[in-house]
Amino acid sequence: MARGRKFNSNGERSKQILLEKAIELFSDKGYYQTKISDIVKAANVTQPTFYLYFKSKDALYNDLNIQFQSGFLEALESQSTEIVENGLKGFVTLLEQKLLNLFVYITENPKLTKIGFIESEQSHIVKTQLTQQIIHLIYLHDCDKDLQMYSVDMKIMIDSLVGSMERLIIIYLLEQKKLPADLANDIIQLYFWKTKETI
Amino acid sequence: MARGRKFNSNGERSKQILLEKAIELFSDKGYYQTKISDIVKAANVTQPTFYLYFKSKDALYNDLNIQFQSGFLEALESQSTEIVENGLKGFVTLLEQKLLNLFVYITENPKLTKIGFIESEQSHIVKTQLTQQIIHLIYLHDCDKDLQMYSVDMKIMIDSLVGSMERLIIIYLLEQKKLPADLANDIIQLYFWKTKETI
Amino acid sequence: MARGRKFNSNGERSKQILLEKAIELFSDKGYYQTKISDIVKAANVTQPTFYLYFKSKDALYNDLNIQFQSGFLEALESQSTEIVENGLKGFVTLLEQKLLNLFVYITENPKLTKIGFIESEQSHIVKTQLTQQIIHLIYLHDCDKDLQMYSVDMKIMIDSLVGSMERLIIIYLLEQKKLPADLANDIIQLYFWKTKETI
Amino acid sequence: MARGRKFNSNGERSKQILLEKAIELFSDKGYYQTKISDIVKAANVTQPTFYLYFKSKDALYNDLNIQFQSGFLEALESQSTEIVENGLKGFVTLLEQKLLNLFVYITENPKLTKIGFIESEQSHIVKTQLTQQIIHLIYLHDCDKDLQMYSVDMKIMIDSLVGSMERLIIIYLLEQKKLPADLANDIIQLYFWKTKETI
DNA sequence: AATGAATGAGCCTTCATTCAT
DNA sequence: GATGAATGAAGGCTCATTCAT
Repeated sequence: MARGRKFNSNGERSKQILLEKAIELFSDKGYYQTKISDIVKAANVTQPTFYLYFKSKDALYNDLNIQFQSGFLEALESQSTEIVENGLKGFVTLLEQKLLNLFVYITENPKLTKIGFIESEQSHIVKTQLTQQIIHLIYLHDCDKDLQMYSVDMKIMIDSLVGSMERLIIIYLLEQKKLPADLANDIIQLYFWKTKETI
Repeated sequence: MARGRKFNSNGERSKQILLEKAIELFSDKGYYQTKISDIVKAANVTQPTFYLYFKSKDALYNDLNIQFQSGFLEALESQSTEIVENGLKGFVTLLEQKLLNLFVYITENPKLTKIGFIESEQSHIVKTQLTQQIIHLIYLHDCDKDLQMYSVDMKIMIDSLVGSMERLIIIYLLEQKKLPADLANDIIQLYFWKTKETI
Repeated sequence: MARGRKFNSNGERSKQILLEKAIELFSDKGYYQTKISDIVKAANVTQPTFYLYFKSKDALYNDLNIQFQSGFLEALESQSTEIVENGLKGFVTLLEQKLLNLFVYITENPKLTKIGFIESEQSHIVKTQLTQQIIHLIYLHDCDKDLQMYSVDMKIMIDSLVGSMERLIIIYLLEQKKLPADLANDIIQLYFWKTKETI
Repeated sequence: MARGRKFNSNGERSKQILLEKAIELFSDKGYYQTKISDIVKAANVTQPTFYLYFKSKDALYNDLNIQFQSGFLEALESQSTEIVENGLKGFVTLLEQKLLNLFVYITENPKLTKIGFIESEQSHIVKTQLTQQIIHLIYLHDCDKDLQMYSVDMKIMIDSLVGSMERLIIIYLLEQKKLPADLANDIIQLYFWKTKETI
């Protein structure tokens, strides 16, 4: 019977809680198995309140993806202030740095990552972009020819790398089984091992 | 008004068409976005006919997963008749053979693979099993120590390999952009490159 | 694939089995919870065979009611060959005889009775008719005034008697807990006790 | 097109109307022939509104049974404040009182009674309980031996009484053909006539 | 006489979304 | 800012019944 604004309520706070619960539920149960009723129940508000802050279920999910993507890109692009060497070594060093940044971000946002990097439709795009960024990096360091010793096409190699990253993220990072730095190092070892050794 | 049997109807055929359309739709649109009404429309039968052959939408999806899994496992286990060498080289040779079989199966069943290896809940289990099988193979060939030169834990290496496989399958095999043999070779090159060269 | 007439099949036999299974199922589970698929499964024939012998589920149910009713009425009307006395005593003696006949029939057809006397829509009519028959009997024996000592309206008394019969049939006859003769006697005792004693 | 809340809508009222219409329809047409669409049509709401207040059709039906049973039991147990005599006379007096209470309740809730006492599966239990309560009453008044003059087993006598009650309720009470007090008196007369007279 | 195969019609239920307060 | 109450639009599934063989 009692309607209207809740005692002690606050708009931004409600939205924040809704977002948090949505991330948790979408991540744990997936988009289709998460009902809006679940989210609002978890956030302890009513359904119309949900629509006060989000246009639709789909829009919210999209928001979360955008949120993930911007964090992800930011982590990827955050320039390390150190001077970057050129050549393969410079590339590998920078890549490890970037992987580290990425993995830190992921470790700090595992549920959001599950949504934006693993489960959502848009995750395909993110992974494609990641691939392209890495390839871009290779060209920037002018070391595409150095990679020919791998005897497979560079594109395939990077696709492979990205696939490998995805799985290792799922198994080790989202489950908190490895530290970001360790995993970044492992991946670099795996893919650029000979490099490190010989140089 | 006209009820009952169609002119040239045949049970097995109807079931077959339903299966094919289901694979196509589940693969293209995903489980939740594929309605039974879509499937039966595509198969040109009515909804009750669907339930003549499948217990429920869920049961059908599960059937498809089982079907994929058994084909997948069969491909993985099909023994090549050649004598298998021991040691790393033997392992790598056999692994390439198995990847080839797998990739042939996948190329022949791209949509089913998308369902059973990429999209479904059960795909996690399949990938875990694949990982374990490869590790098992390593021990069988008694070459786990040979892999220590990779300077990363073997488990991580194989996890990485499986992740890589998944992504390359999506990009190159499901899209028919590469031949099974070529992709198998590429992966072997990527992960066991030094081996090949030095031996 | 093999269609057409079953080896050793026989029309009347199929119909008989269907009837038996239908009685059993309708009686045990009720009209709505008994599916035609249940009946034909129990009878080990296919659904179209059912429609070979019965126009519809409803028609079959109605047939069973008719069958019950005719057996019931026959039992009720079967004239005992003994000469019937007039007056209350004659009435009571005859009523007991009739109850006995009825109860024998019911004991021999418990499942059909459950359908036709307890569960079906038509059972109301049967009970009303039973009531009227008994009242008719009273007038025939010209003993309606004798019953005024009961200090309740005769109609109510007979309604009560019929209700009592129904419940005792359910509890004692359908469950085979009492013999027809015993139950008939009990009921007579209960309702015409004083009579018996004083006359 | 117009969704959302109605002008003068009120939750409790909607639920109440739904309950009333459900009682009416279940009572008139039976469980299986009453569709949820019928109920909501009668209540002038849409189907989802139904599920706002009831978990399922079955759950609602069960609720109605519970509602009937508790009213029924309450009526049966409501202690008359008068001092109760011991012996047969006390028992008969109390029983009549209780029948009266019961019949008043039934007269006030004829449709609910039809559901809970006549049609539903659970009605069997209710009648069994009623029988046991009456038998309990007999023992309480220590007059089981007094009833041996009836020359039939007491259990059968009470079963008969309950059957009689059921039928008389259907014919006279649900159809509003008799007043509660009159029917209670009639039944007492019928079953304990001699008692009344001789004492 | 009997069957394999199929269907029309409908029922229960769920879910995202929206009004009126 | 927030809610109680309600709804449009499906979706999965079942069942009696019928056709062609």
